Amino acid sequence: MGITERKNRDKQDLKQRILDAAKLLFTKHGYEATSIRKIANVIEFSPTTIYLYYRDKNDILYALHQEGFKMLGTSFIDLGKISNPFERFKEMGRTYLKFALDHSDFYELMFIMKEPIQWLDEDACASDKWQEGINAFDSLHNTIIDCQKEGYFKDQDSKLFSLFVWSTVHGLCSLSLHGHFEQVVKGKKLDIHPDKILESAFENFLDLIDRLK
Amino acid sequence: MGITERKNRDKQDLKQRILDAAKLLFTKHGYEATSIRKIANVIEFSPTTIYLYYRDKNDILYALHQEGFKMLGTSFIDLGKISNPFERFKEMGRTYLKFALDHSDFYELMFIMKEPIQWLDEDACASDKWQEGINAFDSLHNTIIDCQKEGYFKDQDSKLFSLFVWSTVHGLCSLSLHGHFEQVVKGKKLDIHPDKILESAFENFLDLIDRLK
DNA sequence: GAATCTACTTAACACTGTTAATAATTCCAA
DNA sequence: TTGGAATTATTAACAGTGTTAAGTAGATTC
Repeated sequence: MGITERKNRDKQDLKQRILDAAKLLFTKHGYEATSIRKIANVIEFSPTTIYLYYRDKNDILYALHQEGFKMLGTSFIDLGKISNPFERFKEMGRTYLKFALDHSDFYELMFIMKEPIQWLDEDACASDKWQEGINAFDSLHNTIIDCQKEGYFKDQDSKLFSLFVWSTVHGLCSLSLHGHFEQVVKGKKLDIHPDKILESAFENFLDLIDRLK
Repeated sequence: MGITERKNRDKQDLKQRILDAAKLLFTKHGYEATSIRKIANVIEFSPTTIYLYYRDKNDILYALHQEGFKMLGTSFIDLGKISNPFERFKEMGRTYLKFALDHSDFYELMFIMKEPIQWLDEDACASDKWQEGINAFDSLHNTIIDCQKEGYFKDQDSKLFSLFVWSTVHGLCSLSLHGHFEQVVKGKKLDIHPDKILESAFENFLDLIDRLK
């Protein structure tokens, strides 16, 4: 009964501690291990206490999903150093890819799963609930506009082109993470190591885009 | 107590009836409504009976996922009539898109969700468990090879190019189905109706690919 | 000191997938 | 025809899930 022991410790920042516990379970044991009761167990509180700080399980998942966007955002910071816009564009793609592979659970939460943002639709003021996602998209969009200033894909509508690039890279990540590439390539005698398919397909995509200059 | 009434009816093809019930619930009320107990309720059998015909819930989902590939396969049949390979290629994409929109729950099961094929990895002879998916990919791959014979994207590796095309179209479908396009486009004053974003982005993609001739 | 308010807990509801044990039925050989 | 085995379906239960209602200590305020 760790409850009495816990009471001797500080009781502040409980909302943050709940989120930390959720993040711990989530990163360590994946989505299915992250239940309200298990989170409660980690922070040594009753499960119902969590409902005093988060309205839903979805609310927690949404907070985690924001954490994910923070992580992606920080890994985007260094891209500002790259002055050549097309080089920045390419490196942005590689960064996105690396994030998806390194933090696949978060990627799942942010871009693949339906859960954490489906109830936002019901919400009246849900327009800015995916603001982090929109910001990430803007980073891409702005980079593409910069590329166009230097003559790249200049006959393209920048927004539709951004959607296209995002779709391709997301499709690559999503299909790869769920093992579909492995399945498809198996027995096809593709002379690429299974782990390198994603990378090869992406670099092939960059080559292809390069030709649109 | 419908059990005694049911006993007077034929008891054959129970495995199929389970699948039909699952399909009914799945198409009518979505994924979360498709529980073992609800399926059992529909066919008027005890929940545990289902385990005599399917080892898992995943096993049922996998069967449903195969049904989905059957549906996709039949909607691909008419494509054979199109002799021009590049026209066939484009129409194949539109068919894929339409399938994703018209049967979004099935699309989810076949290409987005992790569930129905994750345990296949553990299986020793899991190599051909996603055969339907591989077949679909082959249709694309063959069409692309035909296109190359006519001079389209001839400097491309056909397999990597197929992966690229699939990724793009899947990315478009996946992001669109989960409402991410809507989110991103909202407030960006894109002069396209929200429902038409997917279509526009796809046609834009086709135009772009056309230029690789 | 009594009332109120806050933070938290216990108990419970209605589900979920799944398994063990049991009953009913069918089949097949002696 | 009868008895045992095998098949088929059932009930009961386990361990888990998200979530809510009701109750209880402890601090705060009047």
